[in-house]
Amino acid sequence: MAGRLTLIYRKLYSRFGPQHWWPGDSPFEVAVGAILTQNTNWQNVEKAIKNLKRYKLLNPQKLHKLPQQRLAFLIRPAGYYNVKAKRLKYFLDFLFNAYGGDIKKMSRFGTEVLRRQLLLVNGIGPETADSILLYALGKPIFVIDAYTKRILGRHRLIGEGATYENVQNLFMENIKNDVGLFNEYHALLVRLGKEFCAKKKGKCDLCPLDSPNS
DNA sequence: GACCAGGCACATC
DNA sequence: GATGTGCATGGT
Repeated sequence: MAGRLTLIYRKLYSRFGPQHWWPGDSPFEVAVGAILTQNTNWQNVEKAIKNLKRYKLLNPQKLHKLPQQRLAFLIRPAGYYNVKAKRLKYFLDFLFNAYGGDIKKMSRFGTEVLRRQLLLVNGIGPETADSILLYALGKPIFVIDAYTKRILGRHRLIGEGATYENVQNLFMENIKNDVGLFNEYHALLVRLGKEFCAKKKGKCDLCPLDSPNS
């Protein structure tokens, strides 16, 4: 499996090149984006983030103080805006209660501790927690998303009932434990998924992973 | 107009 | 523990 996953990474990297993830100017922006992008197209998230930036609200202090209703209105383009405004508020409460509103202070703690804490926040599930850990805090954890499961499923690398943790372990036990690799690999899987693996199609359309080499 | 998008919580059985 | 449902905008 190790060789298979490494080969897939090489194919993706040579096909698409570096993806420069996560798009965002600060760890806090990355964390906010991680919540906003839940089941949502990134283009819509960008509109929501742009709204927050327009009013210079994209920092922990301002967002913490901002009324939830107003926050919901500003993030409207990202969809599920009432739910997400609530979730952002829960995350901010956590950030201030545990770390004084300073996301850099989180980095001092270990991956497992932080992951457990994040999963206790209402609105933060495994993918959002891991996205924050990897892309905002630079912690070595592999992010699993719908694309990743779909791609691995179609290539028969995982079974139907594979859980989030199953898939995550598959990667983390079989490829080098490296933040840069985890970052790029997941970004490349999303890139592949967006371009070639629509949800309804039975298999990837002209999937580059099926090509004989390179 | 239907389908989809970088999930998650909660209700119900 | 598995399965179903609500949440919502904007692009194709």
